[in-house]
Amino acid sequence: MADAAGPRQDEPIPDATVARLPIYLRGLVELSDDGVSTVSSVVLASLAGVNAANVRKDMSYLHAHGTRGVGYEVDHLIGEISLALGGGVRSPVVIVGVGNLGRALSRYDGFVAGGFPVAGLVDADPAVVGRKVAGNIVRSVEDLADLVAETGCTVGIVATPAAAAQVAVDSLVASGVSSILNFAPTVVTVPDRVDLRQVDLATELQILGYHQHHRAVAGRSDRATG
Amino acid sequence: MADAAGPRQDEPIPDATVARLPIYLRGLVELSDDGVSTVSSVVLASLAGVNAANVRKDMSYLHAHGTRGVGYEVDHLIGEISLALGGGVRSPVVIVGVGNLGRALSRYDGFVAGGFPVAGLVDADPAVVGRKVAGNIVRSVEDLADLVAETGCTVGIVATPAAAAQVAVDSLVASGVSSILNFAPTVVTVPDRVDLRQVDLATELQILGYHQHHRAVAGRSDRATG
DNA sequence: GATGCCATGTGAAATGGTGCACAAGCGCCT
DNA sequence: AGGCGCTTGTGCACCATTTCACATGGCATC
Repeated sequence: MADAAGPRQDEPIPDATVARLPIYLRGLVELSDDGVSTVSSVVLASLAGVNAANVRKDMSYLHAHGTRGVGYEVDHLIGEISLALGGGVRSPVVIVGVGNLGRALSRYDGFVAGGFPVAGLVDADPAVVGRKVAGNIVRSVEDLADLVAETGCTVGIVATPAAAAQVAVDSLVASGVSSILNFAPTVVTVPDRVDLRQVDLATELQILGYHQHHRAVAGRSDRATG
Repeated sequence: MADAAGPRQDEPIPDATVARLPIYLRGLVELSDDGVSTVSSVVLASLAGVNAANVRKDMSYLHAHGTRGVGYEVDHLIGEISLALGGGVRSPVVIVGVGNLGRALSRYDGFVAGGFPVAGLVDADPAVVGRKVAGNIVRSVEDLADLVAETGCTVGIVATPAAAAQVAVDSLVASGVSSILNFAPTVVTVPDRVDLRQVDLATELQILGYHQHHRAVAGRSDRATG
């Protein structure tokens, strides 16, 4: 009986798998909306752009078993993945930094749809504090701890300039937030108990730039040697 | 003498290394601004948040040798990394989709600073076409090929809703763009010759959600078993 | 000029992830 | 009831990446 509820989530799921779960989930929800009730690993793989064996292995980590000869039950998979990805709990987020990016993020539908409603916005600039953005009044960064406490936020999004990012992160950590998504183009540090992910827009372009440049150089070299 | 210019870029740099180069570059530029002329792998590693041996191996892929007992020359490293990341060539980008996110991206300083000036914006919505956003007149998505040809864009950014993303990507590919950064929350496909990177904001939060949930479950289980 | 210190550069082991290939199992059709 | 075709679940080998550990070699000091 302790068995029934307990050991499901105990074994950790590999990071690479976790990163794919939201992709699977999107594809599955789409299938469900289309009235599809069953899906094979091959189909789900093509929807997610990965290998079919990879899908099967990922599902085995979730203990989301399918039926041999048939496939996986779509709704069941949706349930299992949702459960793994936070148990369907809606985690409100607070956005620090209401510049261009912060405003865009506060209006981004995908957050709400994904179970992460924006509970509040804060900024350090007094000129911005008090203004209403996407239905939220911007509050002072000094109210951050209060805001987090009031709304029960556990996730913080940092959309400040690079120079302010570490301070923003520290404030979030001090306020009790345990997960942080950092959009500022700088390396920030957090205590071990806090989970940090970095999204770096300029970096992504630079990586693309490398491949472009490298293709060009390789092409030239091909012509030279071939 | 053919040796001097040629074979530097021939051996491919591992993807994991390429992904770190922009991070190193940021740290190095900061050091250079502070008047620091020499840096050890240990210091650079702490700036980038990685292991020092990793830094040294990464630099060896670039043939950016340091001096034993001393470290690496900051300006030299900046030059080598910039060279690897596209040779200092400025690649203008075109943004498809001028919604909340597209507008924010078009105003994002980091792109210009990183050598990726926004050369144009396009949208499918006639209500948006013709409006001026961040100094650019929004043009129709039908003009995309012309715009790419005029400006010599090689990079496209997709900031459309999910439903329009594949069409946007196809248009970019048809227009001759060879690198695409997709912000739409959906899996898109491109020909092999085109390089695609996916940035998925909601997915990032869901990954954070997994870890948060998992920590909570592990904590409960700790109390139960310990 | 020799010696000691220090940081690089790299071989090799450990780690983590991917994909193949195949056995096992389920349902359908005869 | 039996056989067949389809799909899951997984052992295994391969590959990329990380990390350790140490030999190598330059610089400064004496």
